[in-house]
Amino acid sequence: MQLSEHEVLRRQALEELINLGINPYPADLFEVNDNSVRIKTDFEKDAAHYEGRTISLAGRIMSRRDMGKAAFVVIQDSVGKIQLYIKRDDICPGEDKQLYDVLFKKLLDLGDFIGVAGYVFRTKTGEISLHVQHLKLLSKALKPLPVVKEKEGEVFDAVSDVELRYRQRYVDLNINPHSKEVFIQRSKLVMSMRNFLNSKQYVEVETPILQPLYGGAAARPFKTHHNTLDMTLYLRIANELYLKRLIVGGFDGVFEFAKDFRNEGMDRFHNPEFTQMELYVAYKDYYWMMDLVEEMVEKICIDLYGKTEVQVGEHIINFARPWKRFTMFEAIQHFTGIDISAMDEAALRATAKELHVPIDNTMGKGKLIDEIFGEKCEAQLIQPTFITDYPVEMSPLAKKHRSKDGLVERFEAICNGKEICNAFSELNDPIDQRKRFEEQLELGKRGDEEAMMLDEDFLRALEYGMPPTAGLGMGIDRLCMILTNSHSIQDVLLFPQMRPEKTME
RNA sequence: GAUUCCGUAGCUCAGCUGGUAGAGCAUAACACUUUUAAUGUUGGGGUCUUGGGUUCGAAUCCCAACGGGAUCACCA
Repeated sequence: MQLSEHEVLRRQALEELINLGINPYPADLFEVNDNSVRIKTDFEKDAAHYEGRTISLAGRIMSRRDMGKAAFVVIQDSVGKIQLYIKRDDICPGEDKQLYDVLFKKLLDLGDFIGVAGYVFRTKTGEISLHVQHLKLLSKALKPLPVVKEKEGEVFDAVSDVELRYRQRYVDLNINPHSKEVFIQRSKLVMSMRNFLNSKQYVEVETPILQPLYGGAAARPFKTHHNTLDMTLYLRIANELYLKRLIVGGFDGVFEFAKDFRNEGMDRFHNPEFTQMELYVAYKDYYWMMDLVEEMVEKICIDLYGKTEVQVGEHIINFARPWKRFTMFEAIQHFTGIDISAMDEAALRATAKELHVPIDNTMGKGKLIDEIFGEKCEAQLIQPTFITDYPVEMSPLAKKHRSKDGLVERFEAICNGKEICNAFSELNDPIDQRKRFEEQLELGKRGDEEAMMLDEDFLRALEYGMPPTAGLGMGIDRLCMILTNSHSIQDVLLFPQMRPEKTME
């Protein structure tokens, strides 16, 4: 591998360090007793508190301004940056000035980790800084980080190459504070949701990722093989059928933050592996679940931002309860002016054509309705909105509507023109469920690659009896995109799927 | 999978209708003991993603491959 000029120089520095008896990767612990952000806020509030105290910090050198026998260095720790003032005669009080003249001036580079100890003070220009009295190299960096400069909030030479940001996330996180912030928010989002569900006494569980039959959603799976059992296994596309088995088993409420895998196209809303939170609660229905979703998402938003509104692109989205609720028919009527609720297949087909909705002859009644909704309504729903009562054909795991023929008790929450969750009153009639699976098998035979498989064990479980249950699947990545105003799913995934890099030899 | 745009130094970018590569930062050397996009002086650094083609001559024009973005299709 061809080394760049920078890399050659850093390797030379590494050797010189070793020759000087300085371990560039020391094993002994460097004790840290504060961090960059806390120092700045605390010193601002109460400078006297820092009187006579020795503070030790560790971090990465991000910039340096060398001025002969003194220098200003900015280091970055996990929470932020702070300036150090390093004076030669302070870190080298005796005759031997090697630590400053050689180690600091010649052998330390941007990106190296150092540990420092000293006292906090304010410089002439007012910046709270650490006056360094002890300096130690903690880890040498052999590759240079891109240098991003900043003045009065304006950022210069920010890395704009998204490919580098996604492939080398470790670099991105170091040089792009916003990027790191997104992942901290994601962590808070998950924590907030988990706390909410825990507070309701639901049980967090783990179910198989490797499944002999994939089910619970309409999607193409990843297929793999188990050698010892000599059998085909699939990476789960959903965990729905396993969680419902647990409801059969007597849990009142179970949930799982699940990585699911779908072998389909990739774009700014889709990654082959993604995260869903699925929740099933016994003795509840989809109306109840709508209330819970509103309550949960509103709470998450407040936990993250202290308010219910977030800026998403050009819109301000408000998650305050209650959210708007439309049946699918009402939504279509609202956005097209056409009432399709009583239409038969032929009339629907004619309406779709009239509305310039692309359709084909294989589409049945349910699919036609779904297409019209998808084309004419979904993108226009910016504020969080529940769409309810879907055609039965699209929802083989949902319970038939208590009063509306041909529909199921299902809702999706749409926000910023995209689905963020999907829920239903779960189908718990084993006879009906078998029929629905059989219809799926028919679709599969006709070439629908996303048709569901018939899961005999799941049916057996239902035959033992499942209480009435409300179920929910919530796209964590999608929700995170909205709550962090991220344009692409890749911005909320630490390591989004990428094609292999050319060669790295 | 389709359409379209992009690929020049470690990073951010110039490079016109083809004439043999440029800046800022970073880096190296020297100076500077309160600077902050530090500063001053002087250097080094590029198979212009890869492979073909057109041409006397290609970073530039054409074709293909690879990688990335956007839009569309499938989907969450």
